[in-house]
Amino acid sequence: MRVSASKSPSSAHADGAATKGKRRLSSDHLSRSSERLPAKNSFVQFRRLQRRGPSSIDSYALLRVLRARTKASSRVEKTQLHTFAITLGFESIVHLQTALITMYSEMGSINDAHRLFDKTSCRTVVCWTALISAYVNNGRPGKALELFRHMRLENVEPDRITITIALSACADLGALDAGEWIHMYIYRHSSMGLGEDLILRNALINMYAKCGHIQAAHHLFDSTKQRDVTTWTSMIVALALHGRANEALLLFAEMKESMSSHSNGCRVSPNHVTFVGVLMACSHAGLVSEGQFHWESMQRDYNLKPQLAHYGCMVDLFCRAGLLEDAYAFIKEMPVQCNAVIWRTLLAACSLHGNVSLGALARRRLLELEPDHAGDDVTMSNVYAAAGLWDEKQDVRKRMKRRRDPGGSLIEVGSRKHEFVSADRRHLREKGMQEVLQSIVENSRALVHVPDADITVDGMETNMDDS
DNA sequence: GTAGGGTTAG
Repeated sequence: MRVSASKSPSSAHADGAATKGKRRLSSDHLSRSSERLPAKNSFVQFRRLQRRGPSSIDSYALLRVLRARTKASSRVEKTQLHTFAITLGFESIVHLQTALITMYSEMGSINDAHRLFDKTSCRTVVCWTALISAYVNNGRPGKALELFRHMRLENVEPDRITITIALSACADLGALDAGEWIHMYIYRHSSMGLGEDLILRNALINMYAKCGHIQAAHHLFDSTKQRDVTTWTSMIVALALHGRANEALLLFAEMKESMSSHSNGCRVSPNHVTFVGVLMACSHAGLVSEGQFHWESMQRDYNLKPQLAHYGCMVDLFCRAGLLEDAYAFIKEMPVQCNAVIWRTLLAACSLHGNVSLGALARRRLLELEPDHAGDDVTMSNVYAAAGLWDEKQDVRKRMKRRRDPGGSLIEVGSRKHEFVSADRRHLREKGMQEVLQSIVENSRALVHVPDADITVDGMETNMDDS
């Protein structure tokens, strides 16, 4: 979630005081003030110190600017801070190194973060944790877990923060085995303090929930006496994601109940993320009016301004219920720019319900936003197929062939990665996998009505592992 | 005397 900076009167005041005051700007002044000042001011002050010469800045002051700047500044300014740390001879200070790793991570420059780590003089658990966290936050949880193992091989013991991040990586990967191993690790190291550390506890609940072990998640959730908004939200989102919409909504009701009863002395209020879970539950269960109720309620009762994710949930709510015109009307009313994910939701629904005119409209918007997304051609061809427009479908398929952009997917089984590319039959266990796929499709057909008779498993072939 | 790394999201 991004929080935009706001101009507050206090910042103007603080800046004014610094300008008018005759006293010398010391690094001490900067250290104290930068904590409560918006990032921009601390950087302005930092520039003044810079002009006074390097001697007026110590590593504490630089670190504070660095931390303030990580939240809001340009790439150039951030990189300048690194250069400045080198110029001042602070390069080997481990606290600065760690903060710089985090800074590069937040810029999305994971390679720079790793390079810096490789150069660090002192590989403390904090330094390792910063790097592991960098990989998780940049969407590479597998690499994060690999580094977690590497760290232990170097005899650096993880602490509760490392463990929290490793659990988050397991959750992203759906790596239940690794997650359970970490749970045992916490159990064996009672000093880890699962009882007192709610963030760690939440990470554990979330790991079990995301890995599909809802029972274990629920058990931990039940035994958590002091729950915060993340505890509740993790559980609600997990239930919604696993198709247990009614349980998710019951839990949300229970959350609101516990808010009003003051029973445990700590009042928690749902936040943006909680409502993503609630709206997701409604759309998955086809509960349109209940979804609309919560949509209104989040704004009216909780003063939460809907974000793009919430708009996406609402469009999905109408789409899954087959209310395509309502979905389109909702999109047109949106005060924020609709993104490709939302148009894609509508396009997929058009394919399911054979609505060619809306489908073509969504496809046009997608071509403007993400012209290279090959999957949209597949969906569009399915829109035509669902409406029985076979010539149009063929045209789209031919266009796709010309682009020669085969789809691929990747799965990790044990420690081996298997990559599947369309029309590639080189995998050693090709035959067995085809049989399993075929039986899944047949079982699905027996259970539900499949509106698009064109869906087959050909093109699901495979190959190769890179391990 | 002070400093670095943490959970939830179509």
